[in-house]
Amino acid sequence: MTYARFHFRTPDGVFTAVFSPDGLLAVRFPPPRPATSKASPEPPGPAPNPKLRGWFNLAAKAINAALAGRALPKLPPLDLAQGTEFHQAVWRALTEIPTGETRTYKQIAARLGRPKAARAVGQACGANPIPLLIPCHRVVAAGGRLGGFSAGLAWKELLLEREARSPRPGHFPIRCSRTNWSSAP
DNA sequence: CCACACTATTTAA
DNA sequence: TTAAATAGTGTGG
Repeated sequence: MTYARFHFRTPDGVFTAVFSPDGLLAVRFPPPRPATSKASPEPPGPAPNPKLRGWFNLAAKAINAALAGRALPKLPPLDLAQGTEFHQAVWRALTEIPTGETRTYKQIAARLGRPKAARAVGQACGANPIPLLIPCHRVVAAGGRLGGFSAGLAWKELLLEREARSPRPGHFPIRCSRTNWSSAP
């Protein structure tokens, strides 16, 4: 199995996308610290083939849109094989939440025909390997509480706020630029 | 298998 | 604010 990592520089920090041969495997949020200093420079990986280049571009646009609070454009194929059947069912349900809207953990559970599995839904959200693009930040707790977020609640609040105020055709020009390739996961 | 101990929950007391 | 209920998953025997 060969992986490719793709780093996106944004005003919100450096995001990383990890690809398997089957598609997008994971999205990582910027490290808590502003990624200072002397981490060993990434060993450059093999030049990406056209298929990977296409995936990279799709991921870049999607991350760009997500950070702007806009609806997501076409995504690259997602490699969800690491998740259980239940997890994948939850993740698929999350992709059906429209931009700017939210659902509760319980609502997602009900959608899956398991009205009492709210807590398990939360667990599946926490296991979501592709936050931001699989919009687990749109899942909140009942009673208007925020719930949790694997990358930190500040991100969840930020994303929800941007989506909520995202003007119709509104633009929020955030640029992503390719910074580097590598071959390790 | 079985038993527990975890959860980004929810509801009732 | 606390406690109990509840489902899925990982771990240890």
